[in-house]
Amino acid sequence: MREHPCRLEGPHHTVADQNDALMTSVARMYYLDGLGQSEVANICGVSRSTVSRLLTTARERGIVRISVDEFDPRDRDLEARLVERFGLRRAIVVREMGGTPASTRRAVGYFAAPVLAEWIGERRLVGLAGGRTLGELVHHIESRTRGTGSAFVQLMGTIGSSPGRIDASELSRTLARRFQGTFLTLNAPAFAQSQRARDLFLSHDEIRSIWSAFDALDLALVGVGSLDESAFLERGVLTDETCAELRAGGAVGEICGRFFDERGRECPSGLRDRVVSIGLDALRACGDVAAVVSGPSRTNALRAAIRGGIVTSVVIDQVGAHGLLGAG
Amino acid sequence: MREHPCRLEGPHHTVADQNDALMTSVARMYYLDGLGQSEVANICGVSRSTVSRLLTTARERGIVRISVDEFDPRDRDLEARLVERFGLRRAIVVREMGGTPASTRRAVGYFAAPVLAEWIGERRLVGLAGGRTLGELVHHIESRTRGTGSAFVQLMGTIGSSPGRIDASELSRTLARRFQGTFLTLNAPAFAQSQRARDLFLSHDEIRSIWSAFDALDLALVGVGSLDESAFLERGVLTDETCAELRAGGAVGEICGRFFDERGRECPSGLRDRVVSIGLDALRACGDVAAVVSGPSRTNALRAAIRGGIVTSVVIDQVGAHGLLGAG
DNA sequence: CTCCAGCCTGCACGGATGTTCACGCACGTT
DNA sequence: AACGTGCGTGAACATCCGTGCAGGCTGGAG
Repeated sequence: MREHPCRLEGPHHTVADQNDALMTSVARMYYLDGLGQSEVANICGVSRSTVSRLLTTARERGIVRISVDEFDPRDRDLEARLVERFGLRRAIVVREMGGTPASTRRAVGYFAAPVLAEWIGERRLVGLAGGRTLGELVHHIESRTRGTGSAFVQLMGTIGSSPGRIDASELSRTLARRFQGTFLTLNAPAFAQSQRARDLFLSHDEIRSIWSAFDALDLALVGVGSLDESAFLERGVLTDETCAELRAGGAVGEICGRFFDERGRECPSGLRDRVVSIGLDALRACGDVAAVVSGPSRTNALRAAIRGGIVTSVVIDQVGAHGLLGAG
Repeated sequence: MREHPCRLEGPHHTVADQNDALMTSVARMYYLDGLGQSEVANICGVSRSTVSRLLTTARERGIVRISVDEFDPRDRDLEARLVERFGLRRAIVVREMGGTPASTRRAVGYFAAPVLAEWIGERRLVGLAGGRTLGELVHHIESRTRGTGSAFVQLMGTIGSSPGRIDASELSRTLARRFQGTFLTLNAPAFAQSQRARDLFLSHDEIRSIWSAFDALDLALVGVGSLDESAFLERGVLTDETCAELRAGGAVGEICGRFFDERGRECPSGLRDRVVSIGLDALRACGDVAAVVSGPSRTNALRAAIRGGIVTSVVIDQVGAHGLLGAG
């Protein structure tokens, strides 16, 4: 323990030389015999740090192999049923593991991310809305080493003066960085103060160019809001008053700040004339709109969006998928 | 993160129910995807503690499998050569991994321990001397769940007034506990003050009974000391004066406090008449004496002990084995 | 022979992990 | 129906592990 002075060999090519033998025996002691790294270090006469590093390289070189039973986080059966029932292009259903709404969002994001990355693939122009589940999804998409030259455009303006982490702008920016692609910003508030102000925004050249981009979308990723549990309510954009007005007009859901009824038709309201975002018809025209949703409360809204032809693909959790299929 | 209040299911059979699916996906995220346990916990909606426990049971149940390249810590070739050259019953040569003397001792102890446990097996009566390497060996022997009824007797008295961790008494006691066997103590100092005092000890009934046990030994485990580097010197038992006297008498090594020359004959000295330990002839009569040695400095002593018929098996490190074979 | 560059090592720190404790719910019992 | 028992959970603690940093040896070039 304190006999370091009397090492038998020079300290600087002791370990490197008999690398494999040492690495293997260290790995066996640690992984198979269950010794701690300190104990292994004592037995081998090296520092604990070195043991840690040896273990790392042993894993890298395949001296240590770790395997885990297969597990498919997606429910292929439900996916097929969704596709068939609603005529969807694609569906991802993430298995439920019985946690909180927040953990469900994270699970959907985590397991759907690699598939989404494939979907995005080589698309030239991808549009993004905001939302918590969509945020988790983007958050879990791996950075690419080689860019594909894709462009990412935000489909709606920013809510409030300080953009939150799940606003369309942040998500598009992040995704563009991960893919080493271009970020097209929609530099406007999600809701203007008045219709006049909204029209003023829309007349700006910068913003007009974004609007023309909306017509060229290859893929759109959107969240779906409900009136009951809306991020707009939380952020104070949607007043109880407007909410009641929308309900009266038959609104059941919202996409990109635009509320729609059971058949996917946009509902008139004070907000409708002030919103700065892609129109529902533009989304329909896109032809490839994926809704990223989690939680049981969005069922009606999502079903309406699908029936109304706005949404053509879904990314959803198991409970949500059951909800969609259950009544309707 | 702070949405705990709104869990969808009762907290008490959420996880246990879908055990396998959850365990598998947790294990995959942790081991294959390289997530931290906290991240996994967030995604799955359970606490980090639970993730840790799930991982443990996943390993236990074989959902996670870890394999490491084969590695034989023993040098079978050297073992065979030792057996042939010296006519040994058995030999264990532990591969060197180039550490300190202390780490070599630990390595010998660690890797030889399971084999030693086999050697001990069902023997009725096993004798133990003291020593650092032997201490490491004993230290690394696993506790048995079922006792074999073996008895363990210390082959020499205790050095000093407070028994160190590597004295014969401690080692025998520990080993007896590990094997759930009996411990026969030799309640005397290793070196009496005088020959008269020694004879007095030997005449005690308790000690005489130990002596008769010496004649019934099935196996003896001993260390081998040298004059240059002796634990006795460190502990002040062996004075420089006596040491010189021993050298003059041809002593090259020591076992159980008894010094012997190149042919294994015990050398006379002031210590010889005061030592309370098994005699070399009794060891020879035992017929199964294993020397547990590490380090390069014991070569001559060990060779003499083997040649002199005291030692019939060896447990040694690679360098020591080379030393034995090298010159002689 | 001397200098320099590169690499490997051990130390120290911060974060990650394993474990113990006390609580709360569910089930079996009275 | 109420209580007692048992299990699984989460929070706090102690430990363990991974990583940035500085020092020293080695090997090659001048």
